[in-house]
Formats: sequence, C-alpha cells, structure tokens
Amino acid sequence: MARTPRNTLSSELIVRTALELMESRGADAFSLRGVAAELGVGPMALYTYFRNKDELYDAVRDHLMGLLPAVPGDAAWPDQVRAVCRSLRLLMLQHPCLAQLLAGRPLSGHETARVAEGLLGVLRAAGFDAETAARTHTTLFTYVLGSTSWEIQMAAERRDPEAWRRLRATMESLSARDFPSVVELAPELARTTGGDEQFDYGLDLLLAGLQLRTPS
Amino acid sequence: MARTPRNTLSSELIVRTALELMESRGADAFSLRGVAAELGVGPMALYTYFRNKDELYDAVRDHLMGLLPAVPGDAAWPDQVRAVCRSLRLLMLQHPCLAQLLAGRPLSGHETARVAEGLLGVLRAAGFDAETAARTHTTLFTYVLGSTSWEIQMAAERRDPEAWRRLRATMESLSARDFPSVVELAPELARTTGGDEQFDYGLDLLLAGLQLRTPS
DNA sequence: CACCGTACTATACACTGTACGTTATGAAGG
DNA sequence: CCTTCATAACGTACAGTGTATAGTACGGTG
Repeated sequence: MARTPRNTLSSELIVRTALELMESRGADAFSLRGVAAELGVGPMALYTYFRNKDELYDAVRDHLMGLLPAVPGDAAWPDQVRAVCRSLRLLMLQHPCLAQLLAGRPLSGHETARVAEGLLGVLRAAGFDAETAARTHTTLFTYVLGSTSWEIQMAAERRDPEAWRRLRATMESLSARDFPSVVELAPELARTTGGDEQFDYGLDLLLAGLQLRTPS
Repeated sequence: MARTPRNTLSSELIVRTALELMESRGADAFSLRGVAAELGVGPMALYTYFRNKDELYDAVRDHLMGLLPAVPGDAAWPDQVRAVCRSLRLLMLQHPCLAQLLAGRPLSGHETARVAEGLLGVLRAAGFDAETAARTHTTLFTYVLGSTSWEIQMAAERRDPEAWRRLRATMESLSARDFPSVVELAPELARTTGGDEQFDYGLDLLLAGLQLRTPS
C-alpha cells in the first residue's frame, strides 16, 4: 500500500531541477518539457507529482520562501519589520524568478505562511490592533513585491542592449518643452530605479508613517 | 478569391481590438492570432504595424495611459499626489490588463511620459530636490503598481470557485499552534486584501512619512 | 499604361501545456 | 516461487502559440 515512487523522480527533485532551470534560463523560458528533458524523462511523468504547471510553480515558490531567515528576536519592532522586508527583497534579488512566482499566483503553502506569521507576530507584539496589523502586513508585502519586481524587471531590461538602446532613444526624443521635469530628472530617475538606497527610502517613508500611529 | 480591401488596418484599430480582447478574454488568453481573427485578417498582417507582440503590448499600455486625467492644479501637493495615485489605481481596476502591461515591460511612450511629468511636476513644485523627487516618484509608482496588481490578482482568484476553495482549505489547515497570528488574523487578512481603504492606508503611510521631509 | 513599394496572404517551424491510452515495474498476497 | 495489481513513466496526439520567410495583388505615381 505504501506508494513508494518507482525510481528516479520525486517532488523535491523536480522542484530543485525546475528552480535550476528558472535561474539559468529565466522564468519566462521555463517549460515543463525543459525540466522533463533535464531529468531524462517524458513530459507527462511530471503530472504524477503535480497536477499542472501552476502547482509546480507554487511548490517552487514555497521552497524558496523556506530559505527566509527567522525574524530577529532582540530588536525594536521597526528594525524587525525592516529586517523582514529586507530579507524578502534580498531573496527576490538572489532568485529573480521569485518575483514572478509571487506576483502571478495567490499565496499558499506552509513556508509562505511561516513568513507571514513572522511579520504579523512582530506587529501584534508592537501593540497594533488586528486590523492595523493586517493592513500593515498587506501594505508592506505589496510594497516589497512591487518595488523589487520592478527593480528586477528593469535590471533584466538593462542587460539586453537592444532594448536598452531603444529605451534611451525614446527617453531622449521627449521634448524638453512638453516634459520639462521628466527631461530634467531623467538621470535621477535612471539612478533611482532600483538599488538598496531606493528600496530603503520607500521603506523608511512607510515606517515613519507607521510610527506616527504607534500605540501606547 | 474574396480579398478584403486594401487599407482596412491601422495601428489604432489594432490597438483598440487588442484592448477589447484583453478585457473580454483576459490578458493571459490574449494572442496575436486572436486579434488577427477578430479583424478578419491573417496573423502576419499585424507585423506590418508592430515589430512583435511586445511592441503591441507597449502600444496598448500607452493608449490606456492616455486615459488618465490631468493633475488637479488647485490643491495642496499631498492631495495632488493622492489624486494621481488614485486615478492610476482606478484606471488599473477599470482595465485589469493594465496591471500586467505595466509590470511586464519597461515604461516608454508619450502618454506614459505625460503621467510621469504630472507627478514629477507636483513634487518639484512642492520644493523637493531632484533626487528626492525622483525617489518619491519611483516609490509611489511601485507602491501603486504592486498593491493594485495584487488586488486585481486576488480578485481574479476569488472569481474562480475551485481556486478559492483550495485557498480556504490550505488556510484552514494551518495549525493554530504553529501560526497563531495568521490563524487569528485570517479574517482581517482576507478583508484587507484590496479595497479603497486598504490602498489609502498604505498611501497615507507614505504621504505621512513624506510630509515629515517637507522642504521650506 | 507600366511600374514599384506596400499591405496582406500562405506556408512552415519550433515550440508550448496537457488529455488520453499503454506499458512495465515494484511491492503484496498466496 | 508465482500471481496479481496499483501506478510510475511512456508515447502519441491535439490545439494552441509567436514569428521567419516567401509570395501575391493592389494603390498611387511616373
């Protein structure tokens, strides 16, 4: 009765191989047939372990979320929040496919819940009521997701010289009369697209706003 | 050989048709062959007007950005910023495909620049220096993009009863011992995923933080 | 009227995810 | 040992996708 797998495959092995392929070839070029070929197996073999491509995506995402460190226990709550947000961002930068995995599917899975638990626990311990804690959690999550996804997207674009050239071209074709601020701030805009400083700037704005509402 | 007359196509017509299809069938199900069929034309006919699918995406995105209203000129700058962010969010909610169009490609195009110009102009007029204006612009944009994309994504998931049922199931399978905060705050988390209140909550945090840095 | 560039068609290729039916392997029961 | 049976993995097939390449017919200009 023990449903022992035949031989070669397992969920973990498939997830690991899928992750490798996403990182080497990019999340867009990823395909079920690719990971099947990498495993020396027919495409349909994967359907024994995952109902479809999305379920494999979910498994890879949860696997990556499992790599996040625990919340530091011995710090003031704003620093704890900062640490959680920064480590999620760092993980996304180390594994760019995570951005698409997070944005494209609803959150689910054990490890994902663990991360949410960490942040929510910090907010509750800081004294925020249930609604504020939930709202803050959602706000922080969407900020980290949005800003880091954007950063990754732009970095990828910059690596493609053809796309980068055309972006510069359209930027420089803008008339300084119609778009004075855009033209004037173009270098600043390019410089502030991504980077730790940019991320921390927005995060600090959020935390400063949040501290104005500190309870007790 | 019943051949359709010569100049039936145009960029605008293609963009309009593409937008209709994205909104009726969803941005994921959108295909070049679909819009070509809708126009009663072979798939390759579109390549006369757009170099590839991505360029069509860009055109649709820029067309949508053209629908954004101008910045209200007679308000305090925080209210102007709020208005810009809210109208972008509103447009994304009215045209859900815009979320994917914005997230998946770098910004370019005339109308897109116009929107950036509006927000940057407000920030400069408020007295912020070049770097702060650029950073704030990027922060606000990624916040609006991230939070509204997430909201749209979740709303779509909620409409699929099968996916929604499985989401509830995994939520309820979490042990209250391992994930006390998640389990306790589950209803709040569900309630704060999306909605004007949630959006304004995060936006107010950002603006509150920003006002602490008001120049002059 | 002849010409030519342009707008469009036709065909083809290399992919994708996955539904369906078949095979062969490993463990369990006699 | 042999039989039995659930199932892991296979092979085939289908309906799609974007787009490269080559061919065709029309409209405006000489």
